[in-house]
Amino acid sequence: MLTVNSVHSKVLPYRDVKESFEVESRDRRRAATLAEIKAAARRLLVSGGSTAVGLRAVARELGLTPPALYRYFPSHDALIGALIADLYDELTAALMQLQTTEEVPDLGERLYLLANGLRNWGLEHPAEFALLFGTAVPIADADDHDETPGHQAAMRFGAVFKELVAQIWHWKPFPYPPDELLGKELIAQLTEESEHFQGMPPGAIYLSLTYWTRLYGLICMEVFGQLHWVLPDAAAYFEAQLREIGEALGLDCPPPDDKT
Amino acid sequence: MLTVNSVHSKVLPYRDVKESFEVESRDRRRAATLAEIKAAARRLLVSGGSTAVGLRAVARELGLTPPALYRYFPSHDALIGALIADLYDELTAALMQLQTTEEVPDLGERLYLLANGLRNWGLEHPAEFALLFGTAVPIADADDHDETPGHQAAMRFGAVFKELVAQIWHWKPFPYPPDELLGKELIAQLTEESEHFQGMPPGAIYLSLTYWTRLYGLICMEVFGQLHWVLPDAAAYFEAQLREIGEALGLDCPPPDDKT
DNA sequence: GTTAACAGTTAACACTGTTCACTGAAGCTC
DNA sequence: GAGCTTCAGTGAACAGTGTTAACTGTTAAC
Repeated sequence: MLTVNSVHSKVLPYRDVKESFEVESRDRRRAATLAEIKAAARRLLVSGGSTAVGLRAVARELGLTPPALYRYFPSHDALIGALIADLYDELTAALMQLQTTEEVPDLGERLYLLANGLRNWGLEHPAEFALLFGTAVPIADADDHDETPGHQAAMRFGAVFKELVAQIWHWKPFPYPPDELLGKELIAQLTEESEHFQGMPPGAIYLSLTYWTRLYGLICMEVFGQLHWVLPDAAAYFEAQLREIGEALGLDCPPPDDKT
Repeated sequence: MLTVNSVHSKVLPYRDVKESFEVESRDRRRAATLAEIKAAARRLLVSGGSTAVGLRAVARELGLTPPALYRYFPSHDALIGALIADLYDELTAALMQLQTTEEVPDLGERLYLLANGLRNWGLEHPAEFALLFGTAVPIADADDHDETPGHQAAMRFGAVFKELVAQIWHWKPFPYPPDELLGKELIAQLTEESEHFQGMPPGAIYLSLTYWTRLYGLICMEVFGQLHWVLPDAAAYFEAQLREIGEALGLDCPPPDDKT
């Protein structure tokens, strides 16, 4: 792989030619190969789907023998676990950057950017998207809290939407359905979550949840091709849906472009 | 496996003890083992998830050697393909039976039963549900139309909802959003699908699609546990959502039970 | 300068899907 | 009923997988 990274080479009273070039501290070298491993794993993921990113395949990709990878990951599962965490963080960073680079003070427009950002990321990286959001393991080990790095990264990702919606609420409280329409049972459950939603009332949390649920389902169906049989290009449908759920949050959404 | 099925044993002038018992025509025996294979496959699916249903594991389950299964399926993929098709058909049958057994003339109530039926099936059979609806292969072989039995069974399944919604429309046409709200682009696409939706106008198709999209996303999220972190029990939320999208279709939904 | 830690290799194990040559019995035809 | 064909099923093998153990050197530390 020959990654001669002489940037951090310390200035030594040179002894021979070889050392003067590639002097890298051990843990720096370790971090480098660790990154290479994950890069190779991702390369395999995008080219051949999640099944293609195997331990041996990754090792082959960087000219190593399979057991060598066990110096970096305790198992194959741990490797893709780390890959998942990385992808979540990348997605989260991309979405947060989307909010800051384009200086839009209007929070509604920000949510619009966020939703479209997630959709675009999914469409541009279907293999990665499938790894993150496809079949989120219906394993029934509810006792040990999912404290895997992947799960934590997923929570950080979810927080992006959650916080923006809470901001919108505190900025311009939107009307929400009356309690008797949701039912006591649901109201009780949502009230319990109020502290995690920055003190929003249950009805408002319900609408936030609806936004997320619809957005999520919509994007999953489009990326996974389950919308294909009726809509070859779901862009316009997505736009309409986004407008619909945006208006439910009291955001004034612009009418369709019709740029045909 | 010793499945001595003497039901169909023809009455013969018996020759010896053995023959008088298990006389089964060859293709009848073949059909029997084929069913046993799929039964074993399903058993493995529910107990260990989709990864557990391997060729060798299935063979082991019924005391056969792995190559024997190749007399019944050309490959491992074909086996789970057949399993998928069977599960789709089972789900479809269960939903259709749900509509006929309970004699409900009201079409809106039928849709309610259907939606709840799908949800319950998913919650009761999470492994099967994951196999059918989780990560629907983002493979990009768009040229060869998916004519696999699994895909065809999926279409039959989808038709159940599609036809009922069309029935509802022709029974009591519901108000739909005006064209300028959806945009020319989307209207054009939906108009194209009108013939597949029994002549419904694009706006009505849009609402039908919205119903399906929301229902699908909702159930997937709940079954796959992605709703767990905010709602331990999503039943009340599902009920509220169902009421919401039911009203969008002009159906008068009953208020929440509040049976606490 | 000796010792310990560590990256990496080789060999092997148990497992997977798949193929090929083969056996034995069931079914069909003359 | 004899002879031939069909076909379910076996045994052995191949290429592939994740994983472990014992073993090399090289690198860092006391």
